[in-house]
Amino acid sequence: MPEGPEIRRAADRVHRQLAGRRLDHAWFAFPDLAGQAASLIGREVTAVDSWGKALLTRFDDGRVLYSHNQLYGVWKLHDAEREPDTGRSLRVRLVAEGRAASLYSASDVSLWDEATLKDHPFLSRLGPDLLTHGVTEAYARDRLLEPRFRRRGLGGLLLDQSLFAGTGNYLRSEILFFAGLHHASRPADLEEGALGRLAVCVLAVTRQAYDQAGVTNRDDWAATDRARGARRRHWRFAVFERDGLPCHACGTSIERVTLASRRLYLCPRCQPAR
DNA sequence: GCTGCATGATGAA
DNA sequence: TCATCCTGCAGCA
Repeated sequence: MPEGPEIRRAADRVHRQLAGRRLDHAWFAFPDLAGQAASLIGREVTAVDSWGKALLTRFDDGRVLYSHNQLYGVWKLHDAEREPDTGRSLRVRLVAEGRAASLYSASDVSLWDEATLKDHPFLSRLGPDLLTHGVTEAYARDRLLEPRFRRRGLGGLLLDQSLFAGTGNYLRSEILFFAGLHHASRPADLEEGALGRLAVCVLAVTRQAYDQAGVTNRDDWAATDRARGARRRHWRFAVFERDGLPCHACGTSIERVTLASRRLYLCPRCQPAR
């Protein structure tokens, strides 16, 4: 569940499972954390939130459990006495008043004090979270025009977590498609209308992915694809992983290119270069 | 069983 | 920009 919207949804679920409850069990697969598990017993989980692709579990003594799922991590909720049947490797288990949340496969987990969290090597470089930091279209537009961002190609820029935290590889393709922009365009080159459209789409596509569990395709287009019997991966997105299929807007064949070592999908007609 | 790829991120060059 | 690591899994013998 890699990109910001999925992590936010995971944080919501873990929050509902644990928040307001006191831990009666904690377990970590990481040697440097194992010794601290006992000190969390009896602590109340105050909130579980996310910042970009990082998930933060907060305790009432000011400590914060940082976890990053990278490509593989997954949180499972379950009753304390019922072991989930996954073939995955357990990395974190938190149990509060009989309710458990288990993190599998993730390898980047650490425990911090709230005061030192700002020094975290990853968090300290993140830009604002598109879902939780109150980013407005006007602010997003202004941020894209900041000197450190304005002359960079959008394809690379949208993956840079210091611009906006949470956008990942599928959001990059989807945002650029809905904004009608080519990945080589730079914020500084865009006319005001295009820049505004980009700011709107950065927010709207990310929020839709959150609201609709990762679906970024337009509702009616997705419905059309579903009616044709398309698999989820082909109706979930407007362009991502749809190379060779016709663009919903113009019928042109969707193309796949590699940019910044990641795959990027685009409609060559709706997103012309320059 | 093996290979390659993946919604991520880093560090060396 | 590329190789590398993290881990799981789809696709193919």
